[in-house]
Order: sequence, then structure tokens, then C-alpha cells
Amino acid sequence: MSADRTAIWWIRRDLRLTDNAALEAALTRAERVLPTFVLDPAILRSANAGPGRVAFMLAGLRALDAELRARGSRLILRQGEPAAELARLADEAGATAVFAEADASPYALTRDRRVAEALPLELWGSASIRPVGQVRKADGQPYVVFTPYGRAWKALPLPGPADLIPAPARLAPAPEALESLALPEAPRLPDPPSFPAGEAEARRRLAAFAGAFDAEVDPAPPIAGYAAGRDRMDSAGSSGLSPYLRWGMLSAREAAVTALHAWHAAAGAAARAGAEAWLGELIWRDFYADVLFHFPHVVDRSFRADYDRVAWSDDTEAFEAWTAGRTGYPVVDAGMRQLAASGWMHNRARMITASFLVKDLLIDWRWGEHHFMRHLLDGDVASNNGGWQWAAGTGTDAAPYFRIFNPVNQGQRHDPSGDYIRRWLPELAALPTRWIHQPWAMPERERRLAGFRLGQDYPAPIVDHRAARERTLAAYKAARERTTPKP
DNA sequence: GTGAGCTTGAC
DNA sequence: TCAAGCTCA
Repeated sequence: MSADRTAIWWIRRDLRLTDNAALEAALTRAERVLPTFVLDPAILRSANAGPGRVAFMLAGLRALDAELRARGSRLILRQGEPAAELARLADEAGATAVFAEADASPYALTRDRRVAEALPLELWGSASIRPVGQVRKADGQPYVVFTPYGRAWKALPLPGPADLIPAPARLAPAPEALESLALPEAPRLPDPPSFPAGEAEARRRLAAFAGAFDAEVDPAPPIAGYAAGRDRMDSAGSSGLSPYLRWGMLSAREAAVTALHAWHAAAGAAARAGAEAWLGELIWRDFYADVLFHFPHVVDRSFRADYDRVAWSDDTEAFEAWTAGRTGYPVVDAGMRQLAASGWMHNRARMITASFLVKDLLIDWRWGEHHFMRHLLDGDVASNNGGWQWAAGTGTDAAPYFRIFNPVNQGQRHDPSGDYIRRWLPELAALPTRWIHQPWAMPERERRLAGFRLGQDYPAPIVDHRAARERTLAAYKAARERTTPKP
């Protein structure tokens, strides 16, 4: 190995220096490492690339560049087809290898195969905690039910703090002559942003969520109340880390180590349950990455073929009302407006809005999946598709088709104060809590007192939930009968 | 082959 | 109480 060997660290969805196995491998093997990001037109032009998520990514690259510069290096930004751009850069810099974090999504696998044909590409680490394909049944087949998957996941050796790779303190400078595109300005981020991009912010949030990892210092960090608190939309019970995990501003492995540490340090059974519940959410993320890897057809079809025959309604007007947060069901509309305004939605609200689109409006789950992908900062094919197929009842381990969320009950149960509604639907802010989840049921006298006009200040429900429920049950039943003829 | 169990429910 | 059927061991 020559002393001046140069390698490319190809950054994709791992916008961090801490616990980065690909970066570490590159540093171990080369004298000089070129941190490189390639803006890929195939991704940027795809229907799934929302401007909000692109802006978040660009802000993340800016933050990463600052971290690199603080260590003596800088980000090299290129634009074009990755294999061609990386080959060009390798020529310019005399680089002999490319190191990258493994990414198991279908597009990434295809892209990386092309790059590997042109250059020596080495994949290290994983965007999930356990790489896809690692957790399998005794017969070698992948799991398609979460609970047994989770049991097997936990039975494998668990990562500990010693497994995490520290960020490098110094990096060799990139040659001055190597060109880098200027980072495009990131438009469309709210100011101040709900989710400031970057590794430093991710670590701040992780520490704030999981506490000082010491029950004597901080006996009740949010993670300790997560088991009960995560479903509450009217308080900050969730970690708010999903965009950072999506872009690798936080390593999923470090999140798992933190959850396990919080479990050991927990002050009691409830706090332990909180840490376990959060670890469970991280395992869901691994599970859906694994499902997508083994069953890539889920990207555009139901996991279970029966449900590709559901006679969906092509009601574009109803779909528009759903996207705009104007369905007349407050909890649905609050979720959709939170998504539009912040690029993020509470997970409970994701389930409620998804159930409403599919099972109240009988609209194809793919319409909703694509809308979410265009708006979510954390939009990730595996998790988003898994969540939608779960809600639609078409996926692995899905909610049964006849389980249809009642939007009023869900709102009352998970936003009992009504504050989630008041935050995102200011036109309902003056309504008494008793009626805030069903303004149409409010007596005329009370409406006048609150100065509220149904149909003007806020729409009347666009569907009757009870009737919609019956219609959906019939449509799913018909789809099943069509494809499973009696012997 | 067989029984237990299946993220988040509704009526 | 109801709503099916299928996975996993």
C-alpha cells in the first residue's frame, strides 16, 4: 500500500462523523480521505423527492461541511450520475477506492452495483441497526411478523458503547485543486426550522430525550415516560429523532445503545418499559428495511396479492381535502396540517390519517404513501411503505382490514386536552374540549357562544364515518372473494 | 401437523 | 363480542 493512497468516502444517507463505519474504514486504509456527496438527478427528479426533505438534506450537508472544516477537511460536492461522477473524481484525485455505508433500498442496490462495476466499492456498516438479512428464522427464511422478528433481533448480541466509533479528531485536507459545487441554498425550510439539520442537533436531541443516562442525575427524561407518552399527540412524548435517523445524522446503532443504556439506568419499571418501547420502535425500523429487502414488490404492490384487487375510489376531490387538512375530522386535519407546515407528523397521527384515507375515503394507500414521501423530512421508502401497508391492512403483519380507526375516539383518547387540534387548527381553538373532536355534534347554542360556524369556519365532515366503514368492509371482502375462489 | 398468538380497535 | 386468516415454533 503506497503511503499517499487516496480514498473517497462516498456519503449517501450517513451525514455524520460519529459512529461511521465507512469513514473509519476509509481512514484506516488511506492516507487521505475525500468526503464526497453526489447530488443524484435520478433521486432529485423522482416523484418521491419532496422539496422539504431535499432542503433538510442540503442543510445537513452544510452542517457536515462545517464539521469537516473544523477538522481540516471539507465536503466535495458533485452532481450527476454517481458512477460517472465518482469515476471522474477518482481520476482527478488519484483515488483508488470508494467506501460507503451499505444502503439496502432497491434504488440504492442498483445504483451501487453500477458504481461497483466502475470502481472498487467497499460497503461498511448499515443504515439500520442490524443489516438486512441478518435476522432470520431457523430455516433461513426472513420473518414477516414483527413480534417473532423482534424476539430474534433481541436474542442476537446487543451493541454496547464500546462498539461505537468516535468521530475523527483531524482529517487530511482535500487538495485545493479539487472542485466542489457550491451547496444550493435550501429553500422552503420554516424559519426557525422545526428540525435544524445536522449531527450536533441530533446528539442534543438524543441527550434531551434519553437524559444523562443516569437515573440519579435525571430520573425522568422523556424516554422514561415513552411507553405511555408516545401516543399523546398533545405533548412532546416522542423523541423527534426520525429525520436525523433517516439521514444518518445520528447512527441507528448509537440510538440502540442509548436505549439499552436507558433501560439499565432506569429508575423503575415504568422507565424501563419506556426504554424498551423506544427500542421497539427502532426495531420496527430494522424490520421494515428487512421486509423491503426481501420483498421489493411492496414498493408498488400489496404485500398480499389479494388486496391489489380492492376497487379503490378515485375521488380526487376527497383526496385533495385530505391533503389540505379539510376533511371535517379535526384529528385527521390537524395531522395533515402538521405535515404540511413542519415536514413531520406525530406517529399516532400518521396511523389515524392513513386509516382515514384508506378506510374512510377508500382511496388507494399508494396515493397517501406518495403524499407522505413528498412531505416528510424523515421520508424513507421502507418505513413509509411498511406503515402504509400496515394501515391499509395489505402488508406483512398488518392491521386486519376490518379494524377501522374511529377518528373521534382516536382524537379523544390520544389528544384528550384538544391541544393538538388547537395548535394546528386555529379555527377550532375556541371550541370547548368536549366538542373539539366532533364540532358537527356541538349544539347550536354552544356554537353561537363560541362564535363558530360549521361549514364556514371549518368544513362539515366530507364522509359519514359509519357509512364509510360499511363501504370499506364490503370492498375488502369483495377483493378477497374475487381472488380466493371456493374449492 | 397443530395450537398459540398476532402494535397501536370498534361497537 | 366481533371481525379472518396466517405465521411461527
